[in-house]
Amino acid sequence: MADQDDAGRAGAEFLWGLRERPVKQPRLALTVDRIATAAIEMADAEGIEGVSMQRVAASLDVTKMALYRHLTNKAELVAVMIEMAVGDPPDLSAIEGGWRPRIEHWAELMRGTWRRHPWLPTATVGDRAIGPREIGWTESALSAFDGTPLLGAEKIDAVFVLSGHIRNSQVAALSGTQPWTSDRRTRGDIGELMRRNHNQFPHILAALDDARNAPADNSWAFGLEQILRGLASLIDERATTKPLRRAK
Amino acid sequence: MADQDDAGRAGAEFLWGLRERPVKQPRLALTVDRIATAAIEMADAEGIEGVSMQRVAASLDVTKMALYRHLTNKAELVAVMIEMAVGDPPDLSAIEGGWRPRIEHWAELMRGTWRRHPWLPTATVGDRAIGPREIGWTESALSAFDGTPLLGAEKIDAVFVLSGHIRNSQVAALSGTQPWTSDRRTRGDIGELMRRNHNQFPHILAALDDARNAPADNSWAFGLEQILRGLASLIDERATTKPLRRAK
DNA sequence: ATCCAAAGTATCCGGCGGACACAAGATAGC
DNA sequence: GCTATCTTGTGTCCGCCGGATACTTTGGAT
Repeated sequence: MADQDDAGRAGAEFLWGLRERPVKQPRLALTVDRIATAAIEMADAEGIEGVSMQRVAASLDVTKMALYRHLTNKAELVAVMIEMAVGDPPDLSAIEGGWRPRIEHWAELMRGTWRRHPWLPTATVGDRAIGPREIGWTESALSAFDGTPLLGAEKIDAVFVLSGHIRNSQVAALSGTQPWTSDRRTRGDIGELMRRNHNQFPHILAALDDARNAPADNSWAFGLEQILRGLASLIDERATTKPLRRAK
Repeated sequence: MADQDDAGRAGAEFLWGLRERPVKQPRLALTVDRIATAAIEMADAEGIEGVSMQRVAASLDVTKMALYRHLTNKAELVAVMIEMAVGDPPDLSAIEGGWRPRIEHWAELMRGTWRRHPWLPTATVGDRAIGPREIGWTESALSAFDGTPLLGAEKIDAVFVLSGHIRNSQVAALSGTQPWTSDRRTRGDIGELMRRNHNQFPHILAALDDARNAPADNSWAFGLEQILRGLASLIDERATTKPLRRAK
């Protein structure tokens, strides 16, 4: 940072043991990748709202305006973060057993990724640029339905509802939304308030009571199961000439 | 606003035609309701990110700090906005025909509300306070499953996946997420980019091609249908002693 | 008429995204 | 080897944000 005006002084200080190593440690170059990596690390740890240009820059020992040499604005940083965080989409072609194991595998992988980066649901709302890897996940999911009798639009809609369930499970996990399905602390608070007005919420309280001994948080698996059941029913209906008794 | 120290002067100015009407137009009192109503109007028109304390205050002809006499902070304003925007939950008890028409009715009402206030998905992420009317919508949905053999936890999870689909449809509608399902403009842009790398996205392009003559945006109805099919299948399975051939 | 609590205002703060002008270091041409 | 240019990072400034604090105004109750 300063190595010219104190060139002479630096030598003296070094000789007299005032400094152990020459100042000029290489200082790796600033790149979009390094910036985004630092920002992702910050977002993973503190949430996306804690990520500001200033703080990212500081974590890289650089002024905030230096970032603008590599990114045109903050939206672009977020877009790059997303693209980097979602990672490369999986190849499902090796998975045997038809569409269901394939899409289940895909869903678990995607859920894992989103859980590793809990800020993704927040960052992916609103109008924004979408990168090729993100699209690649959709491509990957569509491939799971190869060989099914679903129409193109139906495959897309199926992937949509599945992605939505993943996003939504993550939204619920990091928030007070649907708190009774997530953590005990919040559940206690809201539960208390509901119990105080118990006559207003009889069904919720009855359901919670009934659920007391159920597995802690099954909403992810339950929702996934129902969506896949629905798809299975549609696919079967399409596949057989004489349709199954249609689900009422 | 000022009517004591310039009482005499005011009369003179009025007599001499310097002021057309007495200053003291009633100036309706500031209330939480008026504030939230103004903020909702702004959010509906410009999105939640356009809502700032300053702008809300200005639209009420008041300084921003006046709002803090009625609300402790912005999060509270947003919470009140949400509670007001979602409105009173519906009473489904009059709907005949079992759980399915009831929950379908509920879903359409909820979707309508969320469409009228497109900022709701954005405002309802993250840890936050939840009000009684919002909970009331869950209560209402749960009542739709009265008489079904679902367990309490399952009813809650069913409502969760349905709410999620509503939220997610709205997220998609206002954004570039899953753009091929929403508006033509974005679809054109992304479509162009995908076509340029057509070998990377064969399934998407094939599906879009196949979907060219399909109804414009069916993702809401399709997802809802699959979820309900899944639930129907589970309910039937529970209801009959000899289980149906289980969906593969 | 006076006092007082409630409601609204004025001013200030740190942090935000970002525009713009500038400085220093690398690099290329001669 | 010297100089001009181009790249990369810096310093300063702006308007807007949410919010703390101290103030003035105002409408009633006494």
